[in-house]
Amino acid sequence: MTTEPAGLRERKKQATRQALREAALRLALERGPDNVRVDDIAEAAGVSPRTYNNYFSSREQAIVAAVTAERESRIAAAVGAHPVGTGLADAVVEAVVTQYTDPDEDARDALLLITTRPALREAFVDSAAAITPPLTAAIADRLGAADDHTAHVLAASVAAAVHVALERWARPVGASSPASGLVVPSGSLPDLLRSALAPLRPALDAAENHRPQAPEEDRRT
Amino acid sequence: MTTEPAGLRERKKQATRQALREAALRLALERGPDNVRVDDIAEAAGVSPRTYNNYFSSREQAIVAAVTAERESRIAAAVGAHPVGTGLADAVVEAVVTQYTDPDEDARDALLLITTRPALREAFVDSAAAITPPLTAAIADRLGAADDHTAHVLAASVAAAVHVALERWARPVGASSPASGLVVPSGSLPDLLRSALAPLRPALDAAENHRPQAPEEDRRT
DNA sequence: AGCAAAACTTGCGTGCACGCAAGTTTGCGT
DNA sequence: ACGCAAACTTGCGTGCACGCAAGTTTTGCT
Repeated sequence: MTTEPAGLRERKKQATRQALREAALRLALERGPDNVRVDDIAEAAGVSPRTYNNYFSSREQAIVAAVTAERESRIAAAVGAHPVGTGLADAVVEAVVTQYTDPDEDARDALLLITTRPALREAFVDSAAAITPPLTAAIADRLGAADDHTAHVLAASVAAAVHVALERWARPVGASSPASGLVVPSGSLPDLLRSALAPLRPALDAAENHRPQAPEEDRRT
Repeated sequence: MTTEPAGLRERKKQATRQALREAALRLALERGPDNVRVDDIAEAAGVSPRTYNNYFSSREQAIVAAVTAERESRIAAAVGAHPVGTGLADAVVEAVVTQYTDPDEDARDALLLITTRPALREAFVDSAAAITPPLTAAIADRLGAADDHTAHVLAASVAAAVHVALERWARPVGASSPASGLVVPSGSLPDLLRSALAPLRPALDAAENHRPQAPEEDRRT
């Protein structure tokens, strides 16, 4: 199912998409993001500017996609491939942390560039939402496909937690709250991810142990 | 703290914001959303078009804001005002459901309009993210302000769950998943919200009880 | 094979978001 | 009371997102 034969059409689309995001990143690195016009990206990828916009709805999205492109599916795969003995919570946390722990050297300067420019930062942080669909599938698979709804909510919550972690990580941290000096000055990304996901563990555990029946359980008014 | 004296400046800003969103909604209802130019909204609110864009970053946002404007703060307030005997989970769920259960008659046709147009639907659904900041404060308050991080993650997760619920509610429901015919055909919004929030209850409970069971992880920065 | 529908690309036009650099208003310290 | 600094508004210019309606390629059906 993950390896569909894929029609010719679909493969062309993926090729175009990849060409676009790679061109976007390459040009952004070469010239600086502000000196890259959409037309340049389109030209470099060999399509019309209009077509570019059929694939990405903003320049930032294309650049960021070069870095985040395959994380979504990798996370889902990692959750699915996790030893069955371990809990769902561990599977999810490890999958996320692993996939966000960048083994990729090329991504270094790209991430530096991204975290520098506000517009790119935002696009990068927002890209966390893209893990929701594949993660929904992976979680639903583990819970027994009956409960799609719960899986969706959990996946979206995980994405939200990742969003929070990325936000904290990519921020110079505005000093607008002088209340307590005990704010963590943004540690390493893996640590931030773990601590952001920690509060969701009980929800993941509960979903796993509780999975027998009715989706809408107790309603106390 | 909720009733700041508020400087003159701040009040003017809020007035302008309100004028803009009300103008946007009124014009959209009168003429249909496609026949409303940004310039029209700005003119109706008595500001320049450029200023309009200092308040809202898209036309859809302004229209939707007329409906969603105060929900954020009301939800936070409702969580804070909840009887201390009840659990955090109940407080949050009830606050959300109550505030999304629309007692407002005026909003009826507005919501009809919004759910009709795809662009507006998306803006409406995305507006759920706006509850995160005030909800973070409210939850942090209940948890004892020490753990801001946890509160933030929980609030973001709640927002994500609301997002899922709104999505399901506002969708004609694409028939792209022919798997099981047992998908709920989108019930009433309160029911959708309750069932979307249900999976998060364990997480909220655990956070409240200070020491969750045994999340084997012991992060200490 | 051959053809018709469906999917994708492309050019064009329109309205828009947003950076920038004045000009104007509010707030605050002395 | 005065004036300076910070915040906000506004006009302008630029690049862009996206609807629309051809034109082109892929696919599925007979």
